[in-house]
Amino acid sequence: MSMYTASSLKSELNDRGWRMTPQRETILQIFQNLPKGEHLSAEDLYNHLQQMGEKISLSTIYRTLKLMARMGILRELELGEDHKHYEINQPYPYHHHHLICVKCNKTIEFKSDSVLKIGSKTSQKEGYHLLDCQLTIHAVCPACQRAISPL
Amino acid sequence: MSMYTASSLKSELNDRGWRMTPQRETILQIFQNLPKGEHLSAEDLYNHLQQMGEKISLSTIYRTLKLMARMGILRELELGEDHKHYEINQPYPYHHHHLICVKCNKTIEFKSDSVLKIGSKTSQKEGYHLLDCQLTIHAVCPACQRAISPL
DNA sequence: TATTTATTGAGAATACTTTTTAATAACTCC
DNA sequence: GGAGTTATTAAAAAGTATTCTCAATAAATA
Ligand SMILES: [Mn+2]
Ligand SMILES: [Mn+2]
Ligand SMILES: [Zn+2]
Ligand SMILES: [Zn+2]
Repeated sequence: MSMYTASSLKSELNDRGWRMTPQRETILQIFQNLPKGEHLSAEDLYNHLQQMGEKISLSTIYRTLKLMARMGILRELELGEDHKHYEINQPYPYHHHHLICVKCNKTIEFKSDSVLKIGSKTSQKEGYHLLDCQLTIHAVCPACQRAISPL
Repeated sequence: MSMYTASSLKSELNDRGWRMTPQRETILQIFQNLPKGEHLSAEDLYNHLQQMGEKISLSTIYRTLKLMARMGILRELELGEDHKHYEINQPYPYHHHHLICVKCNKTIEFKSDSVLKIGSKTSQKEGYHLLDCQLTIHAVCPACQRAISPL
């Protein structure tokens, strides 16, 4: 749960016998510069890259997202849509959680030190090495409460 | 976040112009009787039903799982596999959270009153109607920390 | 620089989930 | 209780996100 740079990522990859590539560096940069509150799907990232003139294949994007999520660099989020979203996994005090409307998927971010503490305490107690902890609140937003619901 | 019975489910469905069916009642019962710590995928549920001699189609299962999740009766869980898992959404003090190994998907359940409080406080503050809150901790279990990792 | 092999890109394949359709059956209102 | 309305079901087809395959490329290492 610390900050990554291109070179620290390279070190960690090389230590495990893996390789740093321009594709991985580019993807890391995009997430590092992503505005607060934005979350990218694989397809979003693909489009984002195309607009920048970068050509990275969808296969590579999927592979890289999964790799970085398992390394703890990215967080994999379920925001109620039919695909995963990703964002950079920031340490305290930028670490945050999500409140999601199950009907319209509107998402609000919020912080909580105590959740972070519970996460590290719990993983420590079980001997797990912590990568990320996310509190996801499923609820119905004010607008959807008023709407006559088709589901 | 309260306990459902077949008749309370029927009432809530009818209030919205929907219908109670034997399929929905059967599926509710299965989740109510599921052993602590067990989570079912759509396919798991389908097989479970077949063994009971019940014939409910996969489409109906998918529809019912989504319906009950949106109603707050079931929790939809991402346990690291390529499909969703479901369990009954129990109120305090049975409500719990999950610690997941990102490498082998081993899952441990744990309780936390304070997370529950944060969940209700946060949703209330934003005017959201709370359905469920889940703290998901992504980590590496002791066994996988020792293993030479292919990823 | 040469060697090794992890990684990439393109497309094919897979797997999960949703949609479509006609038939059925729950609910409502007499 | 019975008739009418329409939500729900089963089965199959379709859709879509994600993974896999494989030959070509290029990072790491010495
Ligand atoms: Mn976020
Ligand atoms: Mn559970
Ligand atoms: Zn909403
Ligand atoms: Zn593990």
